[in-house]
Amino acid sequence: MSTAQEDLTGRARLRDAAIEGFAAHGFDESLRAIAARAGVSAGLVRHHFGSKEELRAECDATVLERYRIMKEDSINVPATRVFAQLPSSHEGGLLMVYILRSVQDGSAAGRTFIENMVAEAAAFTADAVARGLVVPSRDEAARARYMVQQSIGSMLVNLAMRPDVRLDDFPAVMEQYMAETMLPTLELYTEGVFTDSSYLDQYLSFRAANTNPPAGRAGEPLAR
Amino acid sequence: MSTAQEDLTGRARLRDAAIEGFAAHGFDESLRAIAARAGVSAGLVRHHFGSKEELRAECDATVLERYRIMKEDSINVPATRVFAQLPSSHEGGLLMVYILRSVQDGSAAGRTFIENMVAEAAAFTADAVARGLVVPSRDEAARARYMVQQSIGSMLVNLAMRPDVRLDDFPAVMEQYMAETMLPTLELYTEGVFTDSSYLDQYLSFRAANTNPPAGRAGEPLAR
DNA sequence: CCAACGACTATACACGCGAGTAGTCTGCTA
DNA sequence: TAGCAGACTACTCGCGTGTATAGTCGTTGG
Repeated sequence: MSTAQEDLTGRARLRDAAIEGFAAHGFDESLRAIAARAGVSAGLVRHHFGSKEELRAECDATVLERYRIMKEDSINVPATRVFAQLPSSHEGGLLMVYILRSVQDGSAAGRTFIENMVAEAAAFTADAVARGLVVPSRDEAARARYMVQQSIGSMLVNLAMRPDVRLDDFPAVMEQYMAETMLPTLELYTEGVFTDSSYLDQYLSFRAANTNPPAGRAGEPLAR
Repeated sequence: MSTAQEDLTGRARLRDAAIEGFAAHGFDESLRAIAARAGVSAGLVRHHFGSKEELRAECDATVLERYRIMKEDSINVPATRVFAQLPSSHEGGLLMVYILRSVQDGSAAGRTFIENMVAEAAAFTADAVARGLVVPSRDEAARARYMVQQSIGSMLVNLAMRPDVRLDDFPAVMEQYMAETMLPTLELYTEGVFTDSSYLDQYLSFRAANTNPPAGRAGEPLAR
């Protein structure tokens, strides 16, 4: 958003074109391709940003900020479920893919995003546990991290397995993904997969036996 | 393995070096870096394989075959849990990372591997359900695919978030990952996260109402 | 013994990349 | 109206890449 005046300039168009290009084809997208998408010369990137790295840094910051805004706009949506709402719009889908690319790429922006998600998930889960909607965990922090990794990772694999990402119909792709995974997700979250707790009990007793000071209490998390 | 005689040749060393290089630094690893790792000249790649693409194809086939062998060697291990056993050895960890890189890269090998895993998970789950160890799902195929995507995706995110992959101590990294995720996994699989089935019930009734011919039966999977 | 073959190296080529330079055009301001 | 600052382009450079060619060395079979 920011000033509408600024958004007409080549700088903003270049930035947006870079976000689209990075999301569509990954961060190996060349400056020339980005410039062509923006309808300007490649040298303009240097003029405005200095280097590809700084261009990307601005894209990262922009996407993270827009994600934050979009998240705040749709308040009271579970952190783990934000992704179910996000890609409904073209803008949301674009942010979504960009973020997934960042995680796939292993960049700092990806790490930042994951950490944000983990913090959100932890806060939301704590509230849900307090309200009696979610069962408590023996290690809430580990569960929040684990569930974020699974959610993001699942979408990432699904994205990576598609030969080409059509940014246009990404909402449709996302909708299909949701249709495929909603039932297994709800089943797993509601009913689990094991019929009894023998596996969990085994692990808990094993872990209790191997804790450095076997102080008896089993609910203590392992060292991180 | 194969013939020990063949494994002494530069071709095999080149292939193994490529597998290591691809696993450690991704498939952008240059031919010169691979050749240096193998202790040979870069031109030898062309002499033996013709092109980088064909070298990678042979790496893919080799890794998939070695994975298959390693899997058959450790029989009666749950398909979804194979990964808990795999990276205990250096060889297993190497295969593991290579496969994750393939998925991350979106290559055909990655797709093949995912499909293999899905088929294995489906077969294993069917058996476990029949033996009363695992609760049945309303869509077994969707659950198998979902759980594989989650398991692989979770490890992929974990891998991507690490700045550098030290192949040497990958078993240690993997062990740490397991230590972090084992408890949340078992908790989720045993106890779920929701305290009641209202979310699932809502979705089921919603889906039943929106099925093309509302034939009453709710357990039918959606169109894939 | 020697000729032929295959493993292997050194060097070169063409290409695409990010980055750098010089210069043009445009719009605002004094 | 003069001039100046900034947006923008065309062109160039060095580098690393995959690929291609020519040639060397050791081994092996007739």
